[in-house]
Amino acid sequence: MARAATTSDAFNAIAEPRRRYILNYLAMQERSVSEIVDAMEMEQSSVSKHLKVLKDVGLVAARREGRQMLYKVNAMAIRPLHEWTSTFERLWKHQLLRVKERAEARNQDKQ
Amino acid sequence: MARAATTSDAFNAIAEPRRRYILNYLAMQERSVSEIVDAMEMEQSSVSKHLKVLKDVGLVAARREGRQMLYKVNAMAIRPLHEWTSTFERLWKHQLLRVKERAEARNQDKQ
DNA sequence: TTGACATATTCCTATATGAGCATATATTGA
DNA sequence: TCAATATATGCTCATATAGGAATATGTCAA
Repeated sequence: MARAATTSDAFNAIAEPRRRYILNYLAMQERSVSEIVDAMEMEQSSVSKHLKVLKDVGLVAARREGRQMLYKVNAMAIRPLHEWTSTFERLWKHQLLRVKERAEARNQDKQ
Repeated sequence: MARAATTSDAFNAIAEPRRRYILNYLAMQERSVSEIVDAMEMEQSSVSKHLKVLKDVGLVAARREGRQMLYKVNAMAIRPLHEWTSTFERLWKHQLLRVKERAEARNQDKQ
């Protein structure tokens, strides 16, 4: 079996750095395709394809305005990713705490 | 150009559902490969390969104990993912607020 | 209706899987 | 040293890209 489709879920969709870049760019405000093309240094066809992937998994929404298509982030679709990573938050905080404790112990030794 | 390597970064590594499953399983405690194989319904070779990917991007750490290899999550490597998703938190909170406001407006109309 | 602009889609190619199976490597105990 | 246990790696195949170029589709203005 090959790798899962990029459109299978948000996790796959954001695996591509350029798609994360697009999402970051759209986080500021709604943008047309050509604005995105200008912001990234990419072919228009590539940008459109990435936008399609993002749209298929619900990470962006689009609306037509005249000849342009305006895309914006659908932040709600990012929530599941945030929640999944949050389940590990307790672990890295614990890890950071231990790092800090060791540092303090070293300082104690010096005195 | 083909898709980025799964080992290119944590984002690509966690795109695979089975690897997220492994991380979830390891979040509870350190486990041997055979324990993971039993927990997931997968071939041992597949599990070892997924573990290699996770290890290459630093998402897990391994140590040998006799004939076994014990794997554990390196939660710190998940932090960048958490932080990236956090940049959109403001947006979805705003979105949720608007949903709530509309619901309240509808209730007002009924009265 | 027609030309121009803005996007989307198709075609082609090189590449990277992920699964299963077979085999190699590492470690322990007799 | 040798057999058994625990993992890792190599090989093959089917599949899914991601980018570039060319082309199709959609929309507006005259």
